[in-house]
Amino acid sequence: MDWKLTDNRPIWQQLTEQLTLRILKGEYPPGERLPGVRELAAQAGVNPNTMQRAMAQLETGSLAVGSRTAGRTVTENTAVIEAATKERARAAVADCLKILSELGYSPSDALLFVKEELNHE
Amino acid sequence: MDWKLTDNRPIWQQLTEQLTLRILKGEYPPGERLPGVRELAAQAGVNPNTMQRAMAQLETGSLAVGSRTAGRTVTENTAVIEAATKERARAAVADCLKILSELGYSPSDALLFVKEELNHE
DNA sequence: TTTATTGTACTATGCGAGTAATACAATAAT
DNA sequence: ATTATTGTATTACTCGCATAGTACAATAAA
Repeated sequence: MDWKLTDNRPIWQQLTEQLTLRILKGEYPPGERLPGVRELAAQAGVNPNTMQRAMAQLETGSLAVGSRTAGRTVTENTAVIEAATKERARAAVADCLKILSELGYSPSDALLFVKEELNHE
Repeated sequence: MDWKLTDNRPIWQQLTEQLTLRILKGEYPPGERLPGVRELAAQAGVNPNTMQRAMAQLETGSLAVGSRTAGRTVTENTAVIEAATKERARAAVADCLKILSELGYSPSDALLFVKEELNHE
């Protein structure tokens, strides 16, 4: 998996989201050391300052801890990771249902839409 | 319904989306004249230039037609409106399922999530 | 102790979004 | 024909994001 910087949203936000996703999926396992700011910046093709800002957000969300000179490590608290995963999923479903509701679709319509979309894959 | 400019995304995009939503919901019925650029800008609390950019997008999407001096009117082609509505709903569901998939949830998990979220409302 | 690596801080620059003020063009209303 | 209203265009300004380059602080490794 590589880095996708497509949106017109701030790059550091997109980087934080994708770093978070990697942690949630276990691509960066609990307790494991994360690549350094400079290395990840090189991978993603962005400025180290931008990646720095993105990675600092991981600590705000308690998904990583940073010791001054030994780099950052993914949290060993798997409960935090699981909770973040469920919350992200819940938010995605809620957003979708909100849009459908705005468009005038009933909850039962929503279920039909989901089933229909599933069949297309 | 008033205007929500919360995101950090370009304001004109958010305005276009909300104008579109009003047309899809019938708040601005087919064939009806839309308020002028200056008036809508005042309502939303944005610069007329920004609203101008947003409303021009409606014509790109064939949801409105603009005659030079008589303002813009909502398209009378209800098929276009219906198609836009279905497409918007489909995209919302697809986005949601994509996120759930990224998090490692199976399609059946996705359905459960939706049903669960529906019960919370 | 020395060195290299790590996170962090700082300043400067370019670019695009949004704002602001104004002017112009076209035409429906009078 | 005149006037007011409409969409459109132009210019200048401010601000935040991203980049670039450099420097500093702390500490694990040698």
